[in-house]
Amino acid sequence: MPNYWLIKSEPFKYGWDDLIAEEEGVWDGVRNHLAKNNLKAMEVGDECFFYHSREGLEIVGICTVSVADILDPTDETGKWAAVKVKPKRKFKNPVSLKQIKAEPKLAECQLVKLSRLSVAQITPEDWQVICEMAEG
DNA sequence: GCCAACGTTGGC
DNA sequence: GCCAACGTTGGC
Repeated sequence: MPNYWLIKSEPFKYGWDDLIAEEEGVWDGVRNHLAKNNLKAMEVGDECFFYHSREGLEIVGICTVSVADILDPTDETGKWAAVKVKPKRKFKNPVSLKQIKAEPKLAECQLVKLSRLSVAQITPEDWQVICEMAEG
């Protein structure tokens, strides 16, 4: 069973459409230790919600980890990690932060609790709930 | 554009 | 090792 994650990106910097255009994107730029730990725990085949932060504020689709635990190419110190992801599918109905906050089942998830964390863990239960909101 | 939350840095 | 000051992120 794959692990589930949520990765944030600012759409004006690197959005879902950019990932589609590239077919495989390097997800880098993490400078937070908890986020880095999450990144390093990712394995090939894990699934990630792709969330648009600052603008949009919604989960727009699902991507799959294609390469795990590489060095962040934007980091000169070599201390930070990155992964490569491939788009899997776009949600029919993107799930907004508002909807997530309005759903009691999701009140404890890292996305809500730790709003500044750019790589969050998602439990299988929460994954299911969000998928149903997007596609159910 | 503002501000709250959080992480990091540096003086002591 | 504590904590105030500062910088950054991200929701509003």
